[in-house]
Amino acid sequence: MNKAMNKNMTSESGWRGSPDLWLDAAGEILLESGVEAVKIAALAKKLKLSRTSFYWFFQDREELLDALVKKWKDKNTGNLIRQSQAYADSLAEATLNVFDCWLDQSLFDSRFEFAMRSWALQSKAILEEVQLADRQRLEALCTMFQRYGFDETAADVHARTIYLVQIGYISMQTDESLEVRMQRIPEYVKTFTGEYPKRNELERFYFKHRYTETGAE
Amino acid sequence: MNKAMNKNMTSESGWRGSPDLWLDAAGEILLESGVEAVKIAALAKKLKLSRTSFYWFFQDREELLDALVKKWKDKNTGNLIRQSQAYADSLAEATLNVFDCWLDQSLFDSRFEFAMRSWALQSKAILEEVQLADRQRLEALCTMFQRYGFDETAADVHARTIYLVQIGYISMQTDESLEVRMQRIPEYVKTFTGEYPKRNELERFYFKHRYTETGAE
DNA sequence: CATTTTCTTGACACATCTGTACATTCCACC
DNA sequence: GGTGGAATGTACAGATGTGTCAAGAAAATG
Repeated sequence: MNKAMNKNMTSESGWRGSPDLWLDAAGEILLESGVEAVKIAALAKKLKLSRTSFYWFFQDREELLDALVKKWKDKNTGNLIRQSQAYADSLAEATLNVFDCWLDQSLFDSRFEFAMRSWALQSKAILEEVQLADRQRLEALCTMFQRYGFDETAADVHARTIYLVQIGYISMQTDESLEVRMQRIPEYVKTFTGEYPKRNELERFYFKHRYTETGAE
Repeated sequence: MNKAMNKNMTSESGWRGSPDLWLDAAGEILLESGVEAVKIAALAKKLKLSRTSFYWFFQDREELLDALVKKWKDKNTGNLIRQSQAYADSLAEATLNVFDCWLDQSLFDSRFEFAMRSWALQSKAILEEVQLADRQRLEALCTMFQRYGFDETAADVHARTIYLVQIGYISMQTDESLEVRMQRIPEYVKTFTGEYPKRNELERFYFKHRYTETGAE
């Protein structure tokens, strides 16, 4: 009965609470500690609100979790596919476009990604969502390689390598500095595509991610 | 007070229950559904024993979980390091030795691995265990590449690639046929090491994993 | 076969989380 | 400044989980 509402209420609209407030809090907890930790009491504490207040905005916990899944799909899968289709002069540049995702939190959230995969262990429905996402992303990457002359099987192996290494990184939950990651970039591009990025491509990439080379020329 | 015991009791010793019985059941549930699902009631149901009977063998749930972690360390990290040190005539063969882990459940349990990584999201202590394992394994792989003439940085990148692709696969929870996986093997060896495996090396590998080529010669 | 040791069980105490009912407060508007 | 609905809070009911206890059953032992 209290479902429909003008959802123009962000954090600071009419009053204290709002659906987005709860959703954001839920997101944070999910990333930090997994689905099981997304408990309404915990969110309330975080927001300094009463626990039951939650139920004004959401039917139940389920509805909140659904919203979380949608958020993940829109962001991670959406942007990864978009980046794989971005304009590029060369395969190396196309690969760097994909790498944007791994370096820009606003394009692809690694922790969110990992949290979803962990969640998939507990829920068949989520597992299916994740596997669907994997298929869609791999297909987009495969298409990208094919655009640069790879035959289907070669494109498939290369798509897998580039994607799996990243998923592996995510799964390792390493927290490396921009410095360290940037230094490995050219080598990875070479490994994944067979060619090193050109100087100007690399510089464009560095600039985009606000990285300035320190050591060697 | 009832702690010390002659641990010569396997599944079928004197009576119905035993530490290993509970531990194995816990393992299964962990792989299927994650730590949160490792509930004593669930195990009891699986074993058709009373829930409280558990407490005769284990102090509490904590002690059971600790045993689970030990099991994982011994198996996965232990064998991976062992395989990276196994005898090999060439880098390609050494790489195939490592691949043994990915194909032989008794050497390396992928689902266990994934379950641990998911668990790490919820527990700082487990996260540290997993990251320690990652360091140890990467170091072993790095040493392997160095044994075949790679300098330190090159060895590091190659070790990472071989390891991360596998962790990525695990994280994707794909369930591919032996057929499909075997067909990709030579290509992956080439990608990871720069050289294709020799014919005899490949055949030794195929035989070891009970795979007989079907299609091409 | 009686006793001891090993294991099993049901009843209980206690904690935590979810969701509902209902009273209350806060703001917008007239 | 009173009224109504949006938002919050308190109290409660129910489900589920952990762990303790003491009574008892099943092997092992002499």
